[in-house]
Amino acid sequence: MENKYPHHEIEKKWQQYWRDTKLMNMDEASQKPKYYCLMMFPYPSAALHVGHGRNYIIGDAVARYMKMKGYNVLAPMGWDAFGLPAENAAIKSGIHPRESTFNNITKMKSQLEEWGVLYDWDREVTSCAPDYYKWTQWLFLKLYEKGLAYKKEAAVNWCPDCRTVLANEQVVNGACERCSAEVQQKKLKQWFFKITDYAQKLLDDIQSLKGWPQRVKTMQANWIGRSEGAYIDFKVEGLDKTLTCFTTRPDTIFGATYMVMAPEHPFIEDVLQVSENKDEVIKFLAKIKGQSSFQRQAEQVEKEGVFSGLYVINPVNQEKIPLWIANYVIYGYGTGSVMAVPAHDQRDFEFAKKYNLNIRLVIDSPKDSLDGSLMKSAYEDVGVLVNSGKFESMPSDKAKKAITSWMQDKNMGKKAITYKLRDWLISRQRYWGAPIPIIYCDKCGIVPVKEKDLPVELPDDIEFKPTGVSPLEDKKEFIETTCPKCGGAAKREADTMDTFVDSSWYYLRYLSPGNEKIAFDKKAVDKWLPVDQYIGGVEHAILHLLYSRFITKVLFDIKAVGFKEPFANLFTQGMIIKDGAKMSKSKGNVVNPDELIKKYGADTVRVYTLFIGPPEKDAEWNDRAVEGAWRFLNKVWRLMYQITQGGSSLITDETLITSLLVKTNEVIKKVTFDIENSFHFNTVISSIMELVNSTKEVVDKQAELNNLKDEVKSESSFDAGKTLQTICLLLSPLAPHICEEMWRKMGHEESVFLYSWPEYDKKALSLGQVEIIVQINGKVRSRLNFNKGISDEQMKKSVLEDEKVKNLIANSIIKKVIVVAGKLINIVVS
RNA sequence: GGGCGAGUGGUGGAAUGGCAGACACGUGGGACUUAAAAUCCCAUGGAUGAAUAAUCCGUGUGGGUUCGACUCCCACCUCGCCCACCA
Repeated sequence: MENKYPHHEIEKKWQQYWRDTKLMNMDEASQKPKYYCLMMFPYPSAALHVGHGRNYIIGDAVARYMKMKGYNVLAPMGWDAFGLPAENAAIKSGIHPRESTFNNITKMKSQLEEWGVLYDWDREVTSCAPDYYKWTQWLFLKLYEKGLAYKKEAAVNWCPDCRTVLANEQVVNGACERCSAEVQQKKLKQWFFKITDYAQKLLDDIQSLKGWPQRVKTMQANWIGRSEGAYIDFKVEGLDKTLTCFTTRPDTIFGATYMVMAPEHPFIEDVLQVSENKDEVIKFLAKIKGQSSFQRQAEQVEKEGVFSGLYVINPVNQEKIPLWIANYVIYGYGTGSVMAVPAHDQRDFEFAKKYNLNIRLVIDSPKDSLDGSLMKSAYEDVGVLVNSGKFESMPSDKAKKAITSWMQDKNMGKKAITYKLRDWLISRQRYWGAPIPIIYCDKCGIVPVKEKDLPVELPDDIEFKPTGVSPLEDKKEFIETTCPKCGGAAKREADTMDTFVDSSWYYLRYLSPGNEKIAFDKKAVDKWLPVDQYIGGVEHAILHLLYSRFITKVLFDIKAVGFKEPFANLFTQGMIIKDGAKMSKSKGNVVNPDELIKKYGADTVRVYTLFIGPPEKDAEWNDRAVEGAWRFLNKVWRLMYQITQGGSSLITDETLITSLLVKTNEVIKKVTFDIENSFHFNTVISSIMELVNSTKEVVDKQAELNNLKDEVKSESSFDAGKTLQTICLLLSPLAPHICEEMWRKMGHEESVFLYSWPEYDKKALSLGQVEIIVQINGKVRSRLNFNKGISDEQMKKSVLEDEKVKNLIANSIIKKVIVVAGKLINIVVS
């Protein structure tokens, strides 16, 4: 008997076998029900650490489990291969992004293999390959045709020293992460996708996502940020101009004592022409410009503003109120100008206090009556209207509607719905991305590349040193082209697409990998989607998932797909923490799986990773605890030898047979439930551990009995080898290599993954005895054993007749007896 | 400031409103061994106690609902994550 299982030999052998037999490849011809198990495809940055591993190990366990449950499983994998890090590395080291990316892919692929994580590699997609980004460009053209792609000016983070555009994550405390120069805002004409057209649909359909975690749905809803209110028009005094503001509190309109607009508001041009206070305004604007939008949004910035010198007229009471410009108003939400009601909005209140602006109470608290001059903070709750003309003493929630429709009638304003969701800026002034398929012609203007001319290929030979423009801009051979319309000289768009565009549709491409005619086959995607189980990190809860939902809805509207939502079920696994921080290379706390696999084998790493805690929660990695998983697998391995070769597999003792049968079936039931219900592999493993422990106990005890008596006479017998097979099947999705090996050693010709998942036997569960807890007034006082299936009445009777229980009750009066079937009896006495 | 989570032994964690601490890690003790590793066995929330007797306390804090609360309700405290001056 071998003491330690030889993981080195076993793992390589079975990985090779699974690869050769294409175990996890989807079968197009199969009649079995489909199961699309999708893991978020990774960015090929560098070597994977055990934190990444959690995602793939969970996914692999699910895929293998579903296969054994009789599904035709599709488990593909690919690479989100465009992006900034590879380009930054190129700037630093001179290695071409293509080279470093494909090196990383090779490395990561072999790591996945070593983990025993199986995919249908025949369907691999790589987003930086021309045969993939051709169709990302095709998607752009489709959005362009539908009027969902448009160009407008937008600010970017600009580092004046590096002369380059920075992503938000490259800006640290308002400074460039590389050279620490202060980041500026620079305006560029950029491409957007009109996701705001789908804001309401994206919000409405959240409720159809039954298999998504509630918190992700809430995050999406908050991100879309619908609010109902009204647009209200204020005439500017002395000018033939109107300023419109958005408010969610039209009930407070009579309390508007000033108006305030964002420093970026275009009306400021007018202000500068006519204002008597224009010097102050200019001074203020200069000061605000010094604060980047990054600074303005970080932390609590002191509210600052300036009087514009102009007044506007409150339409409901013709009151003349001052117009201010302040840093706390965001241009880009609502209309960029706000009616300020200091009595009922905390921000307005603080601002009014600072600049001595009027505070007028218009909503009185129903509890105690308020006084505007004495208030210490704004009253933002509901209440009853005061100082509000004909709406006096109306409840504020009712007044919201009443005032809005009254204003609508009088042409002062109208009902309005706004969203926080902004259009999706997809232009990147970068090289390593899919080129935007657009051509600029002096005669014809903006002309999309013809579909037949796709892909617009990225040139290989590129200078990476930052020059202030997209590296493609300097590449004459790329930029200079001819107009698809008139054939004249024209220029290509030099920007590339946000990598979120690449990842917004990759799950469709898996159904038609390598197809040169179409992006994806409608029949195939309609059969296989929505994805049955999507697994990934919660960090993608908003952007990636929202963009994918948006693109799916657009594709549905152009009849390219027949479903409205891409992912039916979503599982977001928790992060792996080490030394109190998320595992990451920059923090230097990564645990390298290669060494662990070398020492203990992939199955040990898998079992420990799954055992560490509930998969949706963050978990602290503990190197020492890995040993526990290793010991467990060796225990199973030794148990196999004990049963198959020790000659002690036949259980003849009646009690032992019953206890083993009951335990086995209980564990099958629990393991199946925990996987189906919640992917709680941590309790799955602990249950299997219990089964292994009790099987060993039973086998040992039987051996003892056999030693006592020379001849064992028994009516019935049970082969412990059957339980061992069950253990092997239950454990195989989690620790596939060792189970495959044991399965074959037990005499099976075919892979364990071609066998069916065990079903539990209801009859077996009702065998034997059950311990009943006896409580008196809710406190545990005794335990008694009964045969399973005893009636509540009978059990109650026996308990009350029990000597110990009688003594405990003594002279007290029994008021009530509560019986919980198969569990407990509570005797309430006084 | 808003939203979402989470608080249980020395540690990770377990518990459809029904035995709190399963299963592991760690620690202590023992067996085997010349010794070690490996393996196996025992103990392991706290207090009183000679005790494997018995009793009491114990799931962040304070209330409540209930025969019975880690679990449900209310208020609060602490920590984590995401968003953040959204009118």
